[in-house]
Amino acid sequence: MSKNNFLQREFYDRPALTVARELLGKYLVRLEDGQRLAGIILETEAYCGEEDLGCHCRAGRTARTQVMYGPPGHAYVYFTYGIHWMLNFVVESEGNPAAILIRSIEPLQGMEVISARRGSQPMQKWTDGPAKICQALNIDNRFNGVDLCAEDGVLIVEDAEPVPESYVKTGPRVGLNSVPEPWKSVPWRFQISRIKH
DNA sequence: AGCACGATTAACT
DNA sequence: GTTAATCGTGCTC
Repeated sequence: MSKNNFLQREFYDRPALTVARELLGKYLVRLEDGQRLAGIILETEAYCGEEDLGCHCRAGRTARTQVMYGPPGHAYVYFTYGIHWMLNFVVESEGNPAAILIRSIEPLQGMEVISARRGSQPMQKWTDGPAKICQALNIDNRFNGVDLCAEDGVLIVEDAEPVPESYVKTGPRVGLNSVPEPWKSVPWRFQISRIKH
């Protein structure tokens, strides 16, 4: 897990569903004041372009969505419900807006810091939701547009062994209550199930 | 300038 | 299962 095997721009410059699937099992790493906070990515969701009525890009290019129209391998961080931040990765080629929401990680490093921020909850619930990840890793609007592929980046994803297909579960994306079909139900959510087959 | 609502969470009953 | 918390964003007037 050294800094020379973190995912490069080519990884993100691919179809959103491919990237969402392959991000499973990789290490999300947040460098905060020289301290490493890291966890295994367990769950992702793909949001794919202006045609996807579940994606913020359905509104076209706006102040909020412009980072998704930029080059891949950057963070898209937005605010919702008046309280919560959400971490996404911009994917696909420039001008082709799409993003991957990071929904759940299993914390590995920086447990003291994460505990200080999430310790009021049982450990299992420290980073098992998109807003919880941002709370645990201290991610907010300052990270919108941050380059995930910079040499001295503060937010990177490190490579890891591919997760076998039999460990991966797919399903509809969460929370799209007023989104019309088929977008509401397309199986663009990916997660590592802990059950072997 | 005003308004309705959301890619959620935690604390309720 | 239900609901309050809380404000940026995009849309309408």
